[in-house]
Amino acid sequence: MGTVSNVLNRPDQVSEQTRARVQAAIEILGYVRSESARQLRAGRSRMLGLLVTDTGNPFFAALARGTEEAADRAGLGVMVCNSAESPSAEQAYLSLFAEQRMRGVLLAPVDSHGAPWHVLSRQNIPCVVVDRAVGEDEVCSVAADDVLGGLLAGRHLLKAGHRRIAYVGGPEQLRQVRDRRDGLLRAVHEAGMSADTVVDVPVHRHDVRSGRDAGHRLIGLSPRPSAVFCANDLLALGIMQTVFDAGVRVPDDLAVIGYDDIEFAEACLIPLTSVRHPAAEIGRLAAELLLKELDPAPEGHRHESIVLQPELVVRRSTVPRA
Amino acid sequence: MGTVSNVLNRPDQVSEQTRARVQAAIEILGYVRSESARQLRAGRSRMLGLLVTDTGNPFFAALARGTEEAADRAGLGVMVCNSAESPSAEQAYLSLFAEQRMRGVLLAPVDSHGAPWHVLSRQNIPCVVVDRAVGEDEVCSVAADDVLGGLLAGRHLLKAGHRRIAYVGGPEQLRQVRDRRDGLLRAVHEAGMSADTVVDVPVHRHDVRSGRDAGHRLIGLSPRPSAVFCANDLLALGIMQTVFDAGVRVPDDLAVIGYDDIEFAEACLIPLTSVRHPAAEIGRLAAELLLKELDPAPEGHRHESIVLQPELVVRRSTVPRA
DNA sequence: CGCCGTTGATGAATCGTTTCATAAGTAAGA
DNA sequence: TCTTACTTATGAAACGATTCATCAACGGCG
Repeated sequence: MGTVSNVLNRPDQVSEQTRARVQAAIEILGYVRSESARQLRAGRSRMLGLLVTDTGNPFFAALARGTEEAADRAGLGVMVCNSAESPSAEQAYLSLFAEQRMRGVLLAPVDSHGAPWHVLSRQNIPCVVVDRAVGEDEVCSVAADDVLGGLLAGRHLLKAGHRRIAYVGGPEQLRQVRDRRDGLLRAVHEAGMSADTVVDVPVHRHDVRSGRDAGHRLIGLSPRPSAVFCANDLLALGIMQTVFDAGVRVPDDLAVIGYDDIEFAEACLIPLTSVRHPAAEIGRLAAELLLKELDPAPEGHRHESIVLQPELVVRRSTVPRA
Repeated sequence: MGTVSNVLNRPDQVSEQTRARVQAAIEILGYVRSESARQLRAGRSRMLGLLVTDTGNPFFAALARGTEEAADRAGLGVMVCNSAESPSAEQAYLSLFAEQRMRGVLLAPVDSHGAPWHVLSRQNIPCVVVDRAVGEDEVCSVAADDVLGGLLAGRHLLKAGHRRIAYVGGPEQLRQVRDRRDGLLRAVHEAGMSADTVVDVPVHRHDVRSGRDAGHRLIGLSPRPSAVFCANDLLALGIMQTVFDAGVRVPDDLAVIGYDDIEFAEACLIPLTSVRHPAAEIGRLAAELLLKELDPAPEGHRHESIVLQPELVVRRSTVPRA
């Protein structure tokens, strides 16, 4: 009935008496309006989709919080999904988002190949890429300068006198992983050293378990690097557990530096030097970019790429006691 | 068109030729079916709601993973929301779930008062309470035996000779917080000691920040307890950071024991003794209970309460070096 | 007394999918 | 050849909220 709809959505357009009568009926019947019917009528939902590669990573948890706050302010809900670094899961979730006619999507892509958001553009669902820089041609993005982050980490280690540095990071395709490594290499060149100062220790995933695995391989290297730079903090934590068990002292025998500066970096075995990556802010800015794209003109929108600056946070894991 | 629906949902009931024709049309038009229309027709969605008190807590992240796996196996999606320990946010999200006609809801209640799931029962949305024991009268639940957990922690500390033990935990209303404390008290009684062996250090939230705050108060106590039992690991991490900065040695000056055994307990400053709380299994079992309640008979379902056993994991934070 | 403007209530149409009853077409058996 | 059984395709109705055009009621004013 049209009047009920008015009571709920435009209470001022309806007389005091009718409103009271309708409200009473709603109470008695325990009526709860159906969001699917509203959505069907409206043609789009009141939700944003957020697809990250690892919900277990505190970095993404913080990013999600930033997104949720911004979305909440706009009266939108957020649905957080986990692609678990699997491209097929990523496609499945993006299709899900398309079927749900999400108002917009925030995506941390699994790899840098292709344009996984194409499923969304068919439905005119705007997409903002988070935590990965991409060109401005197709989508907006919010990321941090990963080359700079790698550079900061590299300079820090080189200044401390390290001459053989391991880099622990995931598959080459990930722009992020490449960029951090590139930053490290740039620092090496700055210092006038050769590129083989850097030893790669590849991993497939970016969690603590993979870190432990990498730790074992790292210990076996000969000559063993005196420092290790990890593509994220979880890897660093895993490495520290392993090398600690093997009797390798951090930072004396091995300096360790992580990336992201998650909450637990400060509390860990040896407080971890890390590159602070502003997670919540990335989430918040990305949501705001998305809202801006939604808001006024469907057309006449120019895609933006925001790049934030990372910051080195020095702790015990790279600084021997005086 | 009915035929299209058949092609998508019952491809075997339609001739090879028509199917190909329809599929081709779908490709060309870039058709994506509307989930809201499906839901409207079906009267219910294909989603489970999961409402936790802190998405930043790795314990709940693990619980969510368990839930997602089980739900995925049943072809259902999961929407994870964060009540942030706020009763009003909890009600808001439960109303949202009701409006979305969620297939079922998993709820970690903010406190033990009332029955927040009543909003759901009006819509016949089944609810399973996770990580909090409740009576079997109204809903199913999956929890761990928190009294036993507290007892294990208490025995461990008392056996090590501690005679003054701080308990750091949130508001009294939380059954969980009470139970863990009760377990501790039971251990104290077992040992033939008086109840004032236990000193309460109350906190409002269960995160690292509150832990740091509690740490400051703990240091100020006189006489200072020689051991502290925390209602969760995040509190313990916060406390360890604070007391470490203040020059208090763990475990020599202060033994610390946490609860949940999150991934980071093992990797932290001083590896943390904790009570293992099977997060992923709670999430999985709860989802399975929910699916069972959904499956066959809307009526004739008897609510179940599953209680899992916690397990003490001893690490350095309570064991001085030999 | 009649006309007009305003305010508030009503009901039909719509969104896109599924379901169900019916129709059309085909093959087999009497 | 006609009926029967069976397969496959078609079209209408329904889900529930919203929107919009229409309508009724009422007060003011000429």
